[in-house]
Amino acid sequence: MVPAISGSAPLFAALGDRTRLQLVSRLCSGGPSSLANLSAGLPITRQAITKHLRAMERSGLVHSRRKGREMIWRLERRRLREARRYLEIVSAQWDSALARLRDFVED
Amino acid sequence: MVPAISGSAPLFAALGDRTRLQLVSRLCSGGPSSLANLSAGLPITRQAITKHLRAMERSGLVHSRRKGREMIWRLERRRLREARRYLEIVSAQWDSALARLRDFVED
DNA sequence: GCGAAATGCAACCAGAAAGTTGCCTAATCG
DNA sequence: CGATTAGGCAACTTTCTGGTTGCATTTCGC
Repeated sequence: MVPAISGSAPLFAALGDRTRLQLVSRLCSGGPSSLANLSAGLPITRQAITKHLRAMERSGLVHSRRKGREMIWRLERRRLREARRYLEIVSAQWDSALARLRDFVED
Repeated sequence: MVPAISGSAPLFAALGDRTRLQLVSRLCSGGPSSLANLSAGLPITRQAITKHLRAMERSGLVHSRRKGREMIWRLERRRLREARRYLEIVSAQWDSALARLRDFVED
């Protein structure tokens, strides 16, 4: 009954890395940004950042657009909402009286 | 601005696997359950399930308790709420007028 | 007490992932 | 035009991960 298991796993996987969460944070608070901009300050190479961004792109979490010689990346709000919704549903279900009853019974 | 990056990554990583999401689903809708019970029906070995559960336990997503000869696992609601909250904050921040402004400016 | 059930532990394996280095291409700005 | 800046591609290393098999241990039911 919990929804869309198959589709949600890659999305959470995309969030499940410290560096990628930092990128999400930057993209979130700073808006769309170029690769050079994103990799500035982070302790790893630009190529590694590219790999992370492409991985996130494959899971739909982020989107890229060429602009001249630079690559602009931005967060994909829709996908983020999906992840949030998944957790909301799981939480809600867990919070239900039925779950609590079974918890008690099987204890 | 976005909170608790360091702590959130392992949590999302724990959710970022199809099998583990299935376990979350089972634990969520069925309440606490034994290892044998959880591994029944899944196409992988019991040992693999154990590894997944222990991984989830390390990230605080799940909790185990011995009961006679069986091991009872249950979801940790608190941790699930944390993940949800993280996404809510990121989403909210992204949705803010400031983010949209920067989106426009840097476009 | 004995057999079956539920689990733990350790070694092992293949493939994915995170990161690097080296070099190449395409815009941009003096 | 020439130098610089932004980025792409490919090969390679190391470590992590998901999964396996084999065997030992504890506990339950009869």
